[in-house]
Amino acid sequence: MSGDGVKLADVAREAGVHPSTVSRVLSRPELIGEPTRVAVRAAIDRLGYVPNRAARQLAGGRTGTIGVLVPDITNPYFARIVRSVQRRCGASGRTMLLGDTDRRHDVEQSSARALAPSVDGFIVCTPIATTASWREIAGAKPLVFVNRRAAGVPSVVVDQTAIVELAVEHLRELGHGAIAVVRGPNDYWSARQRDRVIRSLDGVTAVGPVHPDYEAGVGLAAELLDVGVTGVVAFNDQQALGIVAGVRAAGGSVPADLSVVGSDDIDAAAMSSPTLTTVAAPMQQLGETAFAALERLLDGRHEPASTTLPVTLSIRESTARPPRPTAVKGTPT
Amino acid sequence: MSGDGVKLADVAREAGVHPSTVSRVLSRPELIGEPTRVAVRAAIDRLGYVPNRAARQLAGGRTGTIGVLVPDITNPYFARIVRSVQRRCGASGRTMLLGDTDRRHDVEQSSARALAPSVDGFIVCTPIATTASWREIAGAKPLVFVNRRAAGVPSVVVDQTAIVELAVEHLRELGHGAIAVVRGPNDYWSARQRDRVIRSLDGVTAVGPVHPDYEAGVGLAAELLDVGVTGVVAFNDQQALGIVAGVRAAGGSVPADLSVVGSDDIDAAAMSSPTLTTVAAPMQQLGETAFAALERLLDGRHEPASTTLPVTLSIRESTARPPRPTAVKGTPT
DNA sequence: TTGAAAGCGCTAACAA
DNA sequence: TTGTTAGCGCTTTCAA
Repeated sequence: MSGDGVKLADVAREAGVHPSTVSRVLSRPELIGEPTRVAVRAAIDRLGYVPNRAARQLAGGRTGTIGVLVPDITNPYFARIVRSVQRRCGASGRTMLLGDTDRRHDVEQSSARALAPSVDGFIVCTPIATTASWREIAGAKPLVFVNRRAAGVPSVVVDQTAIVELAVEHLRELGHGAIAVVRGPNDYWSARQRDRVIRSLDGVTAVGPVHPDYEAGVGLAAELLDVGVTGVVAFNDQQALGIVAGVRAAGGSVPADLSVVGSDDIDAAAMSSPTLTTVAAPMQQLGETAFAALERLLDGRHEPASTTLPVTLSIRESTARPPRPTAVKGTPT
Repeated sequence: MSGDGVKLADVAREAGVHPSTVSRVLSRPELIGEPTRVAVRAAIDRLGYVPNRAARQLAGGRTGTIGVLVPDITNPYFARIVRSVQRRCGASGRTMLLGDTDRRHDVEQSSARALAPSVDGFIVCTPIATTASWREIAGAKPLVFVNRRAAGVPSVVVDQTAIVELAVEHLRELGHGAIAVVRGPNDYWSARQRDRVIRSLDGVTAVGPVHPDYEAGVGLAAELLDVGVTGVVAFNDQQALGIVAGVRAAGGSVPADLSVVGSDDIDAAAMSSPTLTTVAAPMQQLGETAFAALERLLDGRHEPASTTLPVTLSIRESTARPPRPTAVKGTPT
């Protein structure tokens, strides 16, 4: 009933067995005889017993908790990842400890260090590519990177190449010849990946690096209009939304004067006006895959696998045919 | 240096003192002599010692952790609150345990129960007003409600009366006569508060209850246009954004045909087009105040205070003068 | 001001 | 299949 002060010993007494039997019913039920197991479970329910994590951790070495590090939980991208990890945790009886580093990349490592003794492993979502001492930071704890690769560390990333290619291809199919792709901050792993793709594409202008947020997007609009491109691929949706607003502020219109493609597909992309064409990243899957990888690591199955998740183009209103057939800078359509 | 396997006993040995002395340097430094304290601190730094939470909790009874329950971390409103709580936790050396109930209000209580043994207290952010067994749920743990009042439980809420009044007043000043206010779900504490205000206002049409999300807002637009109101106060920003989209889908325009006022001021409000006039809720302050209240409770200063936080009107583009002087309510335009 | 000793609630060998 | 016996790393009386 009451449920709180109830401890394992109380359950044992209630069920008329030894405490260790109760413990086993909880952790290795297959070792316990049917009748005992049932009796113990009944006692647990009757008393509303909830195991004490601290005691469990101290005795067993495992915390039953995983740490998730994000730069900013108010960023919908990370919120979605966190939510999916949390769901998985709930389903597997684990607890999630959230470490929001408040965009201060310099505290990421100390934050991880502080969390380390309380978790079995980490899922690290941080765009910055300083892999340096991460291994050491996490202590000897298993670690999975999200959206960032590093030698010897399992990771789950979104296919950055496909993001750029899908977006550019979409614009080309609409007839755009003068296309700009916005580069992200130099220290982002994802930005570096995209840079490589951008360079490999003909007739595409790289602009930036520009910070991946709304304000930066607004500021970028004028330049884009000046440069004379008719289509642009933003680094993410927030930035894309900013570009749209900036174009409007400059007296232009999207997609009439400029087609804009975002990246990620956050909720706001479908809620904006015009709705935003964007390359959707599988954020939920990102979290789930990272969780699965970490769990595998925790189970001792050491396979530092790296997964790349595919993206899909979500065509909405922010892209259309260019105003008039554009002479391409270089190659005409 | 290494930092992880290091335990209190190691520090004691390094410093040449008894383990309990080290413990005291950490928890009640004022009881320890200057030189010893300095020596112990040095040893701690040298070894990179980080206390083991589990052991600390088991021995001391306190977890150093607070639980924060939210319905959905991807909702920017809650994300902002969580972030501010997390910041405070970091500043005071505590850890935050996030419980995302995934909008399943029926699991809130079991979720709290599961978390209870791992936390010193709770901050509960959940709009639903079933206060019933919450006290019992949290065990004997201190508890602070956010945006919901209940007898005997400290709470921090946003001034719901002011939200409606500010919004309606703003529309009136613009010259609107036919104003609708959207009601929220019946089981939301905030919705009930607003209902009281709505009833107290003359010439205001209550519509709904309507779910506070984008889709519901979209669906509401047609009805609003039919009813012939020229201004509407949505239950929150997501819903307001939906109304704007719905009006547009119906061939109308905001604010030309309908002025829309949101509530909360989430990021998307400033990023939409038109930008959204909204009554801004102090989400960060909400988190900080709740944290402060909980901390007071944890320190034994039992003062079940309830705080009401003020709101401010943020005027943007989604509101304007009505198309033409409107005859009030009942009379179509 | 510091040391000694007794647990906190649980898990995990090891027996039986 | 179940009981016994030690601790896990720390805090906290109680002494000194």
